Amino acid sequence: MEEREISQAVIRRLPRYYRYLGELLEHGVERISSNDLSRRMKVTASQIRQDLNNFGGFGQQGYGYNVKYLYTEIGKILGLEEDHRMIIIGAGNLGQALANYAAFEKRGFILKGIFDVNPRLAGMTIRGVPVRMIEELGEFVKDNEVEIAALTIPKDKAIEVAEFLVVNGVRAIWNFAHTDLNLPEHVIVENVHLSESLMQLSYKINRFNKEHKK
Amino acid sequence: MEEREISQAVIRRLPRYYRYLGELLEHGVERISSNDLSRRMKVTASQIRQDLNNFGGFGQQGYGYNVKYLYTEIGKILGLEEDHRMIIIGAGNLGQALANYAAFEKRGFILKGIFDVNPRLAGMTIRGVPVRMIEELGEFVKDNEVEIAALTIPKDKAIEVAEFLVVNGVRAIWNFAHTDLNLPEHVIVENVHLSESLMQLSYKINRFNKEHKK
DNA sequence: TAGATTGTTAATCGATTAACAATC
DNA sequence: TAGATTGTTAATCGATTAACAATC
Repeated sequence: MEEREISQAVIRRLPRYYRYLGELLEHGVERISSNDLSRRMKVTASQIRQDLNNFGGFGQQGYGYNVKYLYTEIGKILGLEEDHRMIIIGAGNLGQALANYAAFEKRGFILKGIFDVNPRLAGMTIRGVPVRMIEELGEFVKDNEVEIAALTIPKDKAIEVAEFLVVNGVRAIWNFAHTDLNLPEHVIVENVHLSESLMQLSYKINRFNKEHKK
Repeated sequence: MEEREISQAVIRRLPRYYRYLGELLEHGVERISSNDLSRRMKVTASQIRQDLNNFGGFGQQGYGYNVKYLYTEIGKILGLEEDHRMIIIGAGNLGQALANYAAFEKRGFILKGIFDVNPRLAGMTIRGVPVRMIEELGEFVKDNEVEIAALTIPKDKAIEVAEFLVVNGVRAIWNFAHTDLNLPEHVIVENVHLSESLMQLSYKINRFNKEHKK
């Protein structure tokens, strides 16, 4: 059977479907049509049906989609049924923010450790997880079969740490450092470049100003 | 003259060009060809030239692009030449992380205030900026002509606060809350949905696992 | 001048939208 | 059954890549 490659655009939309379906579920909505959902989400109904049919026929003609079922299925597609062992490197504000975000845990992202170079943070605990010194990193990653590492450290450090992590078996990097990580093909990298996000915002302000010849 | 609308895809790439050019500049590189840049950035040279030509002819045949000039021009396009008055709402870890990110300031994003509901944070200062109580928000925003507000508060609060900000003249919202903000057309919203980013990562791990029939 | 590289047009590719037969 | 709505094919639109004449 032919493997159809899922486009990046579709992947980006999946978590948003998941979020809307979760909210519908919370509000006790049992079923929803692509048309109804399209109005709420401000995308076309056609796109919703196309997106979902990349993964299977989750709906029923004349009925629509069962919210609970679709929510669960998208959860499976997103890999939220399995647990993911995760660490955070960099116990600064951003690292702490991630560590404190309890909702990750209920989606299966298990925080196994937090690491930092600053010896003054040694012994500190965030949500019950101790901050460890970076020297322990290699061994810890291997012993705990860490799958995901979030990097909230400066860019120069990030590159070498990422390579070190990969050597020690980490499969995926959630990269908050302001740099690209050029890692081997099989390593999954998800970038969160906050400064670039802010520049996109600023671009839009700037363009708006020009269009309204301020 | 016809106004060509710039696609979202191009806007997303601009800050990355800016980052690479900044690094080249730091390394004393004077000029670069689209071909050379394409190899470094792992995009096609054709795309680089197309993207840039949306905004003007910044290069020279037979020479390439002057790094410093192009860097400056992209900075202008991104609106980094003007100052942007900004506030942060929510002085938790994430809000503090943003406040502490000093590099924003050098790009023209001036942090005017930080707000929170928690009275225990009153009087606290982050990088010289005092944390204010949310009650002062409306007046402060008007008095200081705040342009951008970063929202690092829970989703239920975020929706109402965003509307309140817009009423008081805020032009753009940098939204970290896990919800969409349905604001008037003219308001610029830039979403940073960390949980969705993590789910995209998890999707890719999941797909990899399936493809390698683990 | 000859060589290099842009700016730009044309070709290709992929994603979105529209339409509708299938079917619950 | 009649009405509703999906799954899916076809049409359209837009973005990316290729090609090359213009020109530094």
